[in-house]
Amino acid sequence: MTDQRGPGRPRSEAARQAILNAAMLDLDEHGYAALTMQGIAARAGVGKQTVYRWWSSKADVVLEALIERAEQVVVAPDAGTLEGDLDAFLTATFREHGLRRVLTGLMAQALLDPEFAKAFRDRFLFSRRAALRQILDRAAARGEIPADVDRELLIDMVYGLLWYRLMLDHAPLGEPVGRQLTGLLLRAVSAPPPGTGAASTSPSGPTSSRPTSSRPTS
Amino acid sequence: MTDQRGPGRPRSEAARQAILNAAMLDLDEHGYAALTMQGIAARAGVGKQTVYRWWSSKADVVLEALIERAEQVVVAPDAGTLEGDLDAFLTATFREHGLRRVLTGLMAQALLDPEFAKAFRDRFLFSRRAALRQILDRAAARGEIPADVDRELLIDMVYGLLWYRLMLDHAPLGEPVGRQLTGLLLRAVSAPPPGTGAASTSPSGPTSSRPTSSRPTS
Amino acid sequence: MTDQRGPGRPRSEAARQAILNAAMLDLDEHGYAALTMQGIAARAGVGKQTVYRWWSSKADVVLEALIERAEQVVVAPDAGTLEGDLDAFLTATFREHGLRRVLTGLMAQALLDPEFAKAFRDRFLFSRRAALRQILDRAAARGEIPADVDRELLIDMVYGLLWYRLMLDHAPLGEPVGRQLTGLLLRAVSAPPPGTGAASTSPSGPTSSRPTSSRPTS
Amino acid sequence: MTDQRGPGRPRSEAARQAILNAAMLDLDEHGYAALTMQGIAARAGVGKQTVYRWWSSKADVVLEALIERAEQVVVAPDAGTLEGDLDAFLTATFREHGLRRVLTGLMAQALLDPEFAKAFRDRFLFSRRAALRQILDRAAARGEIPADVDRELLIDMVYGLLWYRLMLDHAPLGEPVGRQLTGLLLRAVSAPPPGTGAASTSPSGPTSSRPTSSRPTS
DNA sequence: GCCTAAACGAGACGGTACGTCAAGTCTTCTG
DNA sequence: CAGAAGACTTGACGTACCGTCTCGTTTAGGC
Repeated sequence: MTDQRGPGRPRSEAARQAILNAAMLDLDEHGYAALTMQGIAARAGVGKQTVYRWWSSKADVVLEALIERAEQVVVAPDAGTLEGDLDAFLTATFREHGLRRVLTGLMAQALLDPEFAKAFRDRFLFSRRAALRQILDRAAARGEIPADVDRELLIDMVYGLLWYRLMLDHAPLGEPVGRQLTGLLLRAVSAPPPGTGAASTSPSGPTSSRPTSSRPTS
Repeated sequence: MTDQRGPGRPRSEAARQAILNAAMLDLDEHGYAALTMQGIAARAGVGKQTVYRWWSSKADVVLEALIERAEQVVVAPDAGTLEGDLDAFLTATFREHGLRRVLTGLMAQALLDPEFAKAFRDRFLFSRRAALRQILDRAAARGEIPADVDRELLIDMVYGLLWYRLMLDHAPLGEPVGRQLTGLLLRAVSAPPPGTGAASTSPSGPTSSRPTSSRPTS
Repeated sequence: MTDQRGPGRPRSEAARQAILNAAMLDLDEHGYAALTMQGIAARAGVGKQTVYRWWSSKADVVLEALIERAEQVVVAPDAGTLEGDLDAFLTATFREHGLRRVLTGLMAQALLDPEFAKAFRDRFLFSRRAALRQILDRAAARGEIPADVDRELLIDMVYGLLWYRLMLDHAPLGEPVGRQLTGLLLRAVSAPPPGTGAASTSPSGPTSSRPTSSRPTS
Repeated sequence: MTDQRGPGRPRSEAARQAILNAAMLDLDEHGYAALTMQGIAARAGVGKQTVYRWWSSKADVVLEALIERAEQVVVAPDAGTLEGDLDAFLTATFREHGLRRVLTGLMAQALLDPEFAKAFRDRFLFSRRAALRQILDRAAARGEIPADVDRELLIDMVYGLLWYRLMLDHAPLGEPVGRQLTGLLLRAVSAPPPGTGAASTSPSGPTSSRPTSSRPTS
């Protein structure tokens, strides 16, 4: 529980910070694709081996830098109502944060390297989902969300939208979007099924024609 | 305007097909990250220059192969009701298609290379959105969707969910998900605002406490 | 001139032996080229600094190990006749000794590093020459070798042969070779000049055609 | 049997020469130990890969450069007498040639790398021995050398002396040494056994005391 | 019985060169 | 003249040791 320093030269915190910093600066200036381990080491004024000793790829360096810099607690606000919580959380989440380059770079890496994908999910993505899940769980406990609503699906829709716009950069992100989304979600989970009954949210869905001939992909 | 064959040896369609094919095979066997221009050329039994003459990166090759192979028309079903159309489209869209490797590889490339990102959006992604937009527009014309609903947001939520699960691979994709989504969206667009009025979907949002202290990111 | 032990922890003889030993073992197992200071330290169970504190290169370590292990006195036998002395000395010298790897490794180092070359000559090579020189000097004093014979040349021929075969490993080394060499040398130093007179050993040499056009190298 | 040029870009002779040249220059200026593949490539204005494509180590480069530059035919002079041939050959061989750095560097490499040692022996060293062997064989055919003299031993003594002095650099090399050596060898092969009989050159050697206690090494 | 001082183990540090890989360009020959 | 073959320059990759440096620990005198 203590420092637990054994023998040997202790790790240099200065070097560590220099590396994380150099990585972030290079990334901001030239983008993730142009980032290299050599470049990071050079800019940090550090031996290449010192980078490789602690991280095995540029993605690892950037992930650690991101986590350390974005290390504000992800709190789940508790306003007592689903509407209040959702609005607070989503407007905060969708606020522009200038981390697009970092995030999309890491996602690209995750898509290319399954090993890193796991680390990215576990150390970053999933920890963000927890707060939203907590909000929805509380609302469900209060009866604000029907029990048959798939809350994981809701979470994925929120983060799906966020990431989709982050990646494509074709439409705005920001507080207004968060607020819009709040409204949409509230109606989706609270309203009675539109037409006849509750059938359409059941796994069987509408029995109407399912045209297998149309095959839109992605 | 068609053939337009000038002087010189015509382009070899055989080589073109061999290249696209070799790319897809290598991609299936070893993944997008391991794909190389050298490898494609070698496997296609073609000089490297022949690949570079027509495509400028492995992403371009794969994108063309994808478009050519997935070149079924993305039809917008027209069942006459929003529910029918949505269900048909979404179940078809979310059907598993085994193209995850191709799609995530291309997305990774798009995230790393803005130039390619543009091509990817224009030649692939946006053409898929058109069908869904058509469905929603028709429903709006019929009055099934209130005019103040941001239909682009709906589209992004659908494709956001799809891509998010494609990329993270942490939750299922498939027809049932498409059906669930149909239900959720129908309620979201058709229901009256949950509580008092329509206020919450307005850009102003709830006036209640907006806790600036909580700063969830992404 | 004494122990001269000041304050401070005394040098660990155990560590010294462990290092020399580890060096010899690694050298036997993997050869001189694969020997590294880190490897020696690791195998000896010793900090790298402890090796560097006392030796400045792997060659120094090995040289010291060699000297310490081959520290039998190099006696110049005194049988009273050149033939007896030479035979005794050369058969002993050419006896196979399994130190080829050590010796050739050190020689390689000496060829690459002039600094080490000096140490190698002074601390090892030249001390071996002394015994042979003593034998030849005694024989010269007894008149068994003409005064005009360059005894340094003889010594170099003996050790040259030894090292040449050590290094090239293309022809045998061993007692029989030593004995052959004895015979050859005896005849070379005792016989009257072959043809006309003693001229050919003089610095002027044969006056016959010296074809400067033929230029064999090494 | 000649050009045998298939398709593909032909090897650049300019690059080849630039590399060999750069290697020799660097070697002359900073010595073999300081020579590196990167340095050669840089100095030759050539990619590292171009060096590695054709040679697998700096030793290979230098060996080829040496062979190409020292590619004068090693002629065995034929003066009709052993004395004439030997004198011509040895004075030529021992003439100073300023290749000491190259030769000792290559020898060092050969001592460290058995693979290279083979190439060095076969492509360089042994081709030099052939001329001397021819001289000795002719003399033997003429009866100038007794049949029981081990001519390989004589060759090794000559080259042993040469290399020993090349490596240790403690005594002169040059024409006078070649001439001295001629005299010495002539007497060694032509003279009758010094003392009583021919016994001492037989493989059994003198039966007198063989002092196993004295163990000079190398 | 502390105090000073050096050697010890451990191991992180800034570097250099390694040998490999793929990129994208060029040069030649073949069909 | 398109296409194959393949040599070219370039530059990042990840590895191995280098020799130096800081640690905390150990082992001796010296006061």
